[in-house]
Amino acid sequence: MTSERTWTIAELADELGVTHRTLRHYEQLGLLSPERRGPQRVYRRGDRVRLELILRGRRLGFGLAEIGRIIGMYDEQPGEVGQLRYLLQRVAEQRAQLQQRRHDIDAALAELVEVERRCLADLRQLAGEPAARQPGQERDR
Amino acid sequence: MTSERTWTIAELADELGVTHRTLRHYEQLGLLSPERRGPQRVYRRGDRVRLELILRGRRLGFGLAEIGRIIGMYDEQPGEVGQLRYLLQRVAEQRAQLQQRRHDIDAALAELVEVERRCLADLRQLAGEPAARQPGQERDR
DNA sequence: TTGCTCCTCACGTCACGTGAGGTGGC
DNA sequence: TTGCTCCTCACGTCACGTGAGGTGGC
Repeated sequence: MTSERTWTIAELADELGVTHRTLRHYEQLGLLSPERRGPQRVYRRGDRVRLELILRGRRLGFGLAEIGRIIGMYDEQPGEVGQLRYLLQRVAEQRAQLQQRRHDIDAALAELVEVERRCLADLRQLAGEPAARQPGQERDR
Repeated sequence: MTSERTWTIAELADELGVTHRTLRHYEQLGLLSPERRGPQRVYRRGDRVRLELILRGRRLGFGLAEIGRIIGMYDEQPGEVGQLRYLLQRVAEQRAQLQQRRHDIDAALAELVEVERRCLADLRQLAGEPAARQPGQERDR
């Protein structure tokens, strides 16, 4: 028998670019349940696959509770119609949300550029008129 | 003398699309300090202007602490070189962050579309082969 | 008396970050 | 004995949301 590859918490965290605390947090939420060797956690290949799924869901913008539901359904009914429809539904919603956020960010970026432009104009004016600041002089924002 | 326009907390919150709690929260952080008529808050034109500045900073993605610093500097030294340079610096940083988030969202959207595509393909296959799910049959994710 | 608006705590949310204090094996 | 990695609480963060329980004026 080839003995299966295992990971310590530090190894798995490092390889997937997260912290120890993140792995313990996911375990507290019931998303992971590694074995123990005494008090030490031992992660197996299955745990790693689950973690990769979790991190993928996170990248896609899902909350951890939703990720738990999706993975849970997959554990029970892999590839079943109900599970696929559920996932499809969430994916569509998530897509709409991300597109909304994209629009918000675009609007903010445009406004930031405008603020930057006005700031630079003000600075140039101050450089041109070093004694321009006088009491009683009103400035617009 | 024309008596100045004032707002109750509900009026101001409604007009600017936030909740009462938001106004009280900003007050706790020292971002707003409306007068009181007894225990009641009374907002004046200056408070409204401040609130609009705060909400604008929020739309641009700044944290409330940063917003407090910027508004505070503006109160002390409106249009002064140091203040303008500071603002310009933060704006540049914020712009970089928002662009990064935009890229992350774009990547997530692309991945979501891919997940959706595979889901639909799986569903179509299940519809074509209604008896396809059999024990022992392995499926990839 | 009933509604309405206002008030002040103060805990909850979300996904962890960040010590504090202790243990086991080289 | 000194380091290193691991462990378990448990409070902190951020921007509010959400009751709970009480007050004042029509």
